[in-house]
Amino acid sequence: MATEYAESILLWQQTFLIGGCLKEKVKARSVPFSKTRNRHANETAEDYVEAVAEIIEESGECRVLDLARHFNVSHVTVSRIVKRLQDQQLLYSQPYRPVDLTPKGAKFAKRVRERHAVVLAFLMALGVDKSSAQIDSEGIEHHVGPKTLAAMKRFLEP
Amino acid sequence: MATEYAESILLWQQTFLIGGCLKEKVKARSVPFSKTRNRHANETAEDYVEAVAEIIEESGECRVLDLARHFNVSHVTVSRIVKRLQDQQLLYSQPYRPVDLTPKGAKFAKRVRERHAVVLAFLMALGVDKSSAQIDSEGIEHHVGPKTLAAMKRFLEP
DNA sequence: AACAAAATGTAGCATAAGCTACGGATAATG
DNA sequence: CATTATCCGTAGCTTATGCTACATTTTGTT
Repeated sequence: MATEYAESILLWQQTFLIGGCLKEKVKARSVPFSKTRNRHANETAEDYVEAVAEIIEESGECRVLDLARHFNVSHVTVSRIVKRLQDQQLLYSQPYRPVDLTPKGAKFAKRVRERHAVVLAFLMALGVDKSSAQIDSEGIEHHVGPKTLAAMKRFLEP
Repeated sequence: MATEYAESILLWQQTFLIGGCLKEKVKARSVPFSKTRNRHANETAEDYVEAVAEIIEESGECRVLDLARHFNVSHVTVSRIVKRLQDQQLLYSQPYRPVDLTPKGAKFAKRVRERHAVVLAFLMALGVDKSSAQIDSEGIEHHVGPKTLAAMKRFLEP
């Protein structure tokens, strides 16, 4: 199934991104990274899981419209993506109900947020103004592998 | 036209990415950055223009199949993207002929390659091994704004 | 020149992410 | 409790990126 393949990529990515912290075994397909479409879908998963965690932390619950406003897209777009992330067992949602993280999603969100925080702090420590650092870190974070992340941490805590 | 809008976004991005080096005037639409689809299309433009420049430099000409092998996608995918970049006047191509950069594309490629080189050198200077730095820099480069780029340069040449 | 091989193009399908328009469900308010 | 406003789902369209299968053009060999 296509979904199964996407799932595989997702897990592969998770393992990559968070330095092998998740324990789930994944058969590494040889070429996932050259497939832009899947890579982008995965960045979306990271962004959404991160946003859900933040919004819940800030306001207690996360509605579809909160996400729509957060990403500046229509609620329809959010709806569809939430559905996919639910299939991937990262999010939990019921019709007309707030969105929540599954345990797997919460674990994923934790790592994504930590990595994001490191990248943001790193850029500011580099001398980038806060506003630029915030914008750039949101794009950069998805591409920071374990080695680069470790190097950023070393830079921050010498 | 949709094409016109995409063009506008492209130019907006160019201005952003290379720190306003291109002189072309662009009416800044208010929300382009939240529109993931256009942003991704633009990263693709950057990747392709960069690759075309490199391949021509290395082997004298750039065929569709060279790009297909470079990105590890089918020639069909390349074909369609080349067509779009030709519409955007970044590439020049004729049926069954090698692909070439337009003057606009060459200018764009120059900036993209310079930025990529800075990001790569920066990561290695940070202590990231070459292999990881190569992989990560290809993802990161698209999200490095002028301020971050300047900070990386300062780090490299104190 | 003819044939085979390689390169490219075209048709048609899938998935991801964007939208508007419309309808149904929930919540707030008189 | 009824009404209104807000929230959310569904239908259906678009563009971008992937694919396979097949057609066509160019190139290389005999």
